[in-house]
Amino acid sequence: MQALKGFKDILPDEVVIWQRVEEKARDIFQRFGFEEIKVPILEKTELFARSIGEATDIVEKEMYTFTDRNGESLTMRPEGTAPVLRAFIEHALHLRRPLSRLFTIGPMFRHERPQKGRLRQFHQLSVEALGVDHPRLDAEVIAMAWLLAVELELTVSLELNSLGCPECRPDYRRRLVDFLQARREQLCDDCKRRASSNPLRVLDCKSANCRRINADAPSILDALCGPCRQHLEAVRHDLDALAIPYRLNPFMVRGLDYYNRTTFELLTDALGAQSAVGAGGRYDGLIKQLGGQDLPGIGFAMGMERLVLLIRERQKITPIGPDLFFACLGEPAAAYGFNLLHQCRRRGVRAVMDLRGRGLKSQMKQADRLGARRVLILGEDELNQGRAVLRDMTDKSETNVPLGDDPVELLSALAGTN
RNA sequence: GUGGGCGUGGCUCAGUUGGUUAGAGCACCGGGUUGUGGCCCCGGAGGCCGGGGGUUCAAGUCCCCUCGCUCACCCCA
Repeated sequence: MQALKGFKDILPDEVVIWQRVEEKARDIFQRFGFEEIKVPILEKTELFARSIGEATDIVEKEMYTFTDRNGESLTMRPEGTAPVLRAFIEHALHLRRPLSRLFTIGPMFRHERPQKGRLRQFHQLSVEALGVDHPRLDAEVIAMAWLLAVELELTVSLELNSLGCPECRPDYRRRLVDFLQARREQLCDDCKRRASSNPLRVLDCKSANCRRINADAPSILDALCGPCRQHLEAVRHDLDALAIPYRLNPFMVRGLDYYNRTTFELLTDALGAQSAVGAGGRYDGLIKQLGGQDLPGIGFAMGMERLVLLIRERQKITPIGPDLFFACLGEPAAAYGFNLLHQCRRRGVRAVMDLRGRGLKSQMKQADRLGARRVLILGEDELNQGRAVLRDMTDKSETNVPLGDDPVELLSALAGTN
């Protein structure tokens, strides 16, 4: 038996890195006033079809969808925004605060061919700020994503674009389609298909030839309506004011239909074909589309696996060993030690002991391998004399500590040298 | 869905033009030290060589099929 294709076990050594990333993310998000929300992994299929877009690859061929016993179509969430918005609407969170700042961390599911930095079950940090359409919010959210990357010491670059709004995008789209139709024969096969299915996609084609053609394509930035243009300028102004470096990329496209106006990506060149470690944008209109009030929103997602890969490339993480290892010799000492062990744990000490009655040498070796800071040696002699040997594994020093039902002196000895 | 690369102890990998009991390092266990770890030395355990079929006196090695992993395309975090 083995795990499904694209589904991975995360072993203890790696979990250490995950914990570091999650801890840092929670820390930063909370600094920005964001609150954690936990939402279900399973939702009605309709939720994703209506939010992500019926015609997207995700909805068309990547979702884990099945029919429940009562005949209802359910889907394992392929992204985090839709469930959070559903919860936001269902619990009328907009009535509690003018601006809801929410984030969630958890697994997402997409039936794709796995490759480096891409899995069928993957994990995202998903962030949403709902209820305010001020461009400063865009800058704030981008600044938060940027700060997380900075504090995780990742080398990433930020790209920014605007996709316009329902006022100006259709117009631009028409112009782009005209442009592409006129050059259809010169495009690569993929782009010929994209030209009709999703013309904006042609813009970020990697083929050198297509890029050459695209250089002359009409730019979305020239096609923005007045309000969209002002919005983008305001976001840029605030990013400049915060000294956050970015590159304006009019060719950047998002894969989900709900985005409008501001979109952005955090990019790396260290993950092979997967360059985006985080991406997001504004989705005004989506909340209404899902049956809520007409409230604006902006959010982003970061890929946990990709963050972890980037950190693992850079630094060796050593797992935290126990504070104290109990080396007991003989059953009476082991029985006594077991009780003492529990007392230590009750007082917050990370402590373990070998249960197999092995020799001292073997137990010392175990303690060393586990990275234990100290070893308490407890044999017949110590039991009789009412004191045990506390050995410091780093400097090899040993001290005698008195035993007792309430091991205060042992604990203070532990705390004293910490 | 399409294409390339790779499958040998827990992990990372050797294995010659097919040729006797398939090796190393790390990890694990025991000993060298009657109750003291790391370094060193000695020993031990652990392998349907991914699976099936074929060629051959003989297959880890060659051929076919299959499964898995991986990287890339598509698409995306």
